[in-house]
Amino acid sequence: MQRMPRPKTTLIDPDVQLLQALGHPTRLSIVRELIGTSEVCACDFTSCCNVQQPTVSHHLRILKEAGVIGAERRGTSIFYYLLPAAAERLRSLAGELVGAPPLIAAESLRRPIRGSAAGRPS
Amino acid sequence: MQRMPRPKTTLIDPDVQLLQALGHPTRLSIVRELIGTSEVCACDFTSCCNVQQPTVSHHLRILKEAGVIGAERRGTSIFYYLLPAAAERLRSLAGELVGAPPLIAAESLRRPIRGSAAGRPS
DNA sequence: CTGTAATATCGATACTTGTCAATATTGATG
DNA sequence: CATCAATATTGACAAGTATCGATATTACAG
Repeated sequence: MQRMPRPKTTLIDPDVQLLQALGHPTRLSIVRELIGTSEVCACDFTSCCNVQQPTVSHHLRILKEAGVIGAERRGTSIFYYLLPAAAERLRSLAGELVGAPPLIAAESLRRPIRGSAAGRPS
Repeated sequence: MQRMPRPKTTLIDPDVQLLQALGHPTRLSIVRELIGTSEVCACDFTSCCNVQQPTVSHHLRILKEAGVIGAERRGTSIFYYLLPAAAERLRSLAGELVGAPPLIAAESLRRPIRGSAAGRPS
C-alpha cells in the first residue's frame, strides 16, 4: 500500500520553538555559557561544546531564530548575548502550567477525584 | 572515506529532557489540555490532537518519563494529570536564565557593553 | 587588490523522532 | 474462560535533526 505523505506541520508555535531551541544539550550549554556574562564571542563555543565550528554556527542560528539570543558583529567576530525576553517567556510558560489551582482545589475537595479509595501522591 | 559512527549522546540531562518533552506541538497540546483540570482520560487526547491512539500513547509516555505528568489507572481507563514539580522545574530554569542581574547590572551601567569599541576577550 | 581570520552556508550522511497499522496487554464483566 | 473496551507495545517507514568537510561570505589590514 502506498503511504500518503504527511501534511507537514510547519512549526509556527513560538512556544514550541522556544522549548525546542532550549531542548538540546549543545544549545543548552551555549545558553548556560551566556548566563551571567554580557556577551560571548562565537569562537568560544567551539571549545566548550565539543563540536565543530559549522555545528556551533547552526545551533546559534536556531537559538537566534527562537528569540533566545541576539548577536552583534564587531570586526570579524560576532558576539552573542542572552535576550531577557527569553527568560520572561519561559517563566510565563511555567506560570501557565500552574493554571488556576486555588479555585479548582476548593471544588475538588467535595469529592475525591483521583482514587476513590486509594490515594495518589500529591 | 569511511565515516566513523558518532559516539552516541544518550540523553541524560533532566533539563534537556523536560524541555524536549514540552517542545513538541502535540505534547504541548496535551499538557495544555491538562491545565486547570484535575485529570483527563487518555482517550480524550485522541480527538483534541488529531493523531491516532498509539501516537497519543507514545507522547504520554514521553511526558511521563520527563516528569511532566502522572498517571492513575481506574478500571480500563488511565487518567493523566499534571505534576506540579514540572512547572517548578520550568520556573527554576527561567530563573537560571536571568542569572544574577542586579549586581552585574550596576557594574554594566558604568560603560555601554555592546556598543563601544573593544577588542575581543581572551 | 590580495591575503587572512571569523563566521555562515552547502551538501552529504548518520542518527533521532513521529506516525500509524497490527498486535499484545490489562482490567472488567458475564 | 470468552469477550469487550482501553491502553500499550511492536515494527516499519517517513520526516526531521545533528554533524562535519568543503566552500562561500564578510570584514579588515596591508
